[in-house]
Amino acid sequence: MEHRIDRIKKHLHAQSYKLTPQREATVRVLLEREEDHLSAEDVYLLVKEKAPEIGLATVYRTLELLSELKIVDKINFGDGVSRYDLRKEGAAHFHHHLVCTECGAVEEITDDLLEDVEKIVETDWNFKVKDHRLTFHGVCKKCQDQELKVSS
Amino acid sequence: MEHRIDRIKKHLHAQSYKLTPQREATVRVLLEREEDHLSAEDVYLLVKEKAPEIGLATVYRTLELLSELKIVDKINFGDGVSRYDLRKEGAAHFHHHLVCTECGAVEEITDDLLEDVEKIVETDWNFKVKDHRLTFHGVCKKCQDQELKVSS
DNA sequence: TTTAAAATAATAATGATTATCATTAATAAT
DNA sequence: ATTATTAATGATAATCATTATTATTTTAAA
Repeated sequence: MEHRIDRIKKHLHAQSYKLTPQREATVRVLLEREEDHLSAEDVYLLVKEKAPEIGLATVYRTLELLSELKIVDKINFGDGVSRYDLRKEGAAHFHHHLVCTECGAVEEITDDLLEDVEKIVETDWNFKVKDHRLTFHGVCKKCQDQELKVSS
Repeated sequence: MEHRIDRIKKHLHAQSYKLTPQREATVRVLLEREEDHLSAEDVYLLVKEKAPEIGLATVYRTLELLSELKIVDKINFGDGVSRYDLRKEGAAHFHHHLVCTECGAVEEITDDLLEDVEKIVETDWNFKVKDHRLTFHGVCKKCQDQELKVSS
């Protein structure tokens, strides 16, 4: 945890940004709640518990900054709110999501499933891929079982 | 064009919805401007040219309806606006996008690049895939050439 | 025709995000 | 150390996309 924060600090410094207390508090919340797909408001409320004087605008600014530096990924599940996930350390790319259309549950896939596809895009479309986002919509295991139960 | 509208009409009727003049005007705009990634506001202004009495809320409702029936795809490029694309007729899935981070251009890929990946998701994650969205962020051909010119 | 349901236009309300601005903290220059 | 400069912040107002409301109109059914 502390090491991770140190590295993020360096990452910020390299771009001549500082790791202010507010920013650090925000990063800590993201670290504690990894993969929780927190909205800016969620983050704000959690940071407020530790540092009550922080403002919502600062949280937005911090998330935007971290997003530009690719420390967090800004995701959109189409519910009108942006959500923020700490990017796995060393991960070159965004992780993928499985969104269940029945119960709304979101699963993560960190495996790189797109290596081959990316190659195709680079060669066939002359497009230099920097990042990608992949989301599957469908029915999760739990809801599939539910359906079976209901219909039997 | 007319045939397509007929089929959409039937599609609506099958779900006991009507193809009202407002809805038809909206569909026509989407047909004329296929692949243009229009926002609700864009669609509204274009429909207004043909049918000036239409209200913005109706456009939103229509787009939402068409989206539920999978006649249009609701996309989000992270710029705070939802965009609407007519789904290619017979296309079982969403088409993919290449978004250039330099110039903002959006290219379309209609090929199904994810057949193999979907199989993996279905078997390894027990997730019944219904749809997917895949977007690549990177640098398009044009901007790559630009960079070469600048650096030389 | 009468009645009920669906759809609409106009507009108010909402809610997420961004902009503004006065204040404070950090850093650099003297 | 003191001052000047810049960056960052908190509070809050403004913006803007979207949704809800409501009175009215259209459509379909009885």
